[in-house]
Amino acid sequence: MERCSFEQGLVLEMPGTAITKVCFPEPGMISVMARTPVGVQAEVGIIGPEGMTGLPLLHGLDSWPHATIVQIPCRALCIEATAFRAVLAECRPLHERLLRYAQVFSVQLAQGSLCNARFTIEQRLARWLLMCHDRTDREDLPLTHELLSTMLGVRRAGITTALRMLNDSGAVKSRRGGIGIRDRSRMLAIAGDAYGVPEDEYTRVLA
Amino acid sequence: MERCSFEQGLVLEMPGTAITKVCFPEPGMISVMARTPVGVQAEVGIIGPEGMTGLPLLHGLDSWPHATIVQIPCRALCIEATAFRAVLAECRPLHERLLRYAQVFSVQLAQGSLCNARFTIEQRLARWLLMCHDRTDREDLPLTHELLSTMLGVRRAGITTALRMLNDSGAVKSRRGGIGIRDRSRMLAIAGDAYGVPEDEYTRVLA
DNA sequence: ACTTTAATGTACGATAACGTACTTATAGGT
DNA sequence: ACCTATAAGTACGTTATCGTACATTAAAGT
Repeated sequence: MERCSFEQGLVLEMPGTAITKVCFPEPGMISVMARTPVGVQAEVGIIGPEGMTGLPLLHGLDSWPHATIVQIPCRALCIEATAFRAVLAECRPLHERLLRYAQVFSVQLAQGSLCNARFTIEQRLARWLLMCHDRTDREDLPLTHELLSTMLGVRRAGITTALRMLNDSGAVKSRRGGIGIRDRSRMLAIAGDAYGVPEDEYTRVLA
Repeated sequence: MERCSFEQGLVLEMPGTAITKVCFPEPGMISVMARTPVGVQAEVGIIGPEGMTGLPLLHGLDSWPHATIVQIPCRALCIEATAFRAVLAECRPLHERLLRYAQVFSVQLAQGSLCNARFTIEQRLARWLLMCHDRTDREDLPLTHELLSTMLGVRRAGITTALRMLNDSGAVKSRRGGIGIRDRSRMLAIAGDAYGVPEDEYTRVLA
């Protein structure tokens, strides 16, 4: 496996395009975006050091209709798709462990769906920042409101407003182009039930 | 495998509880519900004759944090979890095929998430009814507004209103406790981009 | 036929989020 | 030190959806 460096914005996977590389990120964040044929899009999943890109390969497929994009720059251990397939076939325990991760990811998708249906932008933003915080080792997450708005599928102005509330409550400290989690317990309180289920599933299944 | 009959409301799987039975439905519909510890809930996935319950078993696990509930009565071919695990271990091609279905399901989760973030209740309802229609052989789907409201995670009154619009446009005909798709192409037009991606993925991967 | 219950229709003020536009501030290059 | 581009703050009218409540209707049992 080769160690790579990924900049923000790098596209690792494209809808309907064969995946050539599987990556196991070090601290940082990669996001999975769903979109419709017409281009309506939103982030549906987050991948960090707890997981991997190239999930379709675990299911015996070489693509899916999502895009995978680096959100917070990170290094990663990468392996060619063909080599990865070979390893999977040889090492059953590895395949089994990674399949367990696939379930954790799918629980994350499901809970994200629930959040989009039932929670406010502020709660969803808190959830998102917490998940991001879990996966990086930075003080400051390099994120613009614009970026967050595409992730959550809401207006840019909506992010500004929600973020100001998080700021006022002392949960985060946001600078231009960056956000720092200040008080994690307060964030947890704000996110409430929106955060936690996939995390518990991860612990149950992989720890 | 044993053929079973499932009534509406039957709970096949409960959050965090070991799954004892895997079911391959005949025409009808089973839904997967996500919920938070506090009880906020919504449907995140739909299972019909194209798929199966007991997805965690495919990933080497015996439970997940979702509930699986029969929505439209159906028959199904069922097999004990232990027997199913044995078959999976013996028959690699079967496991591989079912894993491909697991990916289709997970694409469905992702698109559902996107829909909840970006589409109106009317569109989401149209999508849901279409997906339901795909999986049953009935003229009339036995669904109350109350039920639909828990599925979509919206007000019961919101369903009534959205449904009246579908009615007025001639897309559906709704009776007390039942809804019939009248004009599928009109439904497709209303659902727009909300419907289709997981269906295409199914075709690509399993047909 | 009458009663009961569940399902549906409808209303109304409140709130969350939208689309859009314009202003202000900050970082980075010259 | 000054420009300039990008990021962020803010405003305003509009729309979707909410919470809640109440009235109406259809099926099901006696």
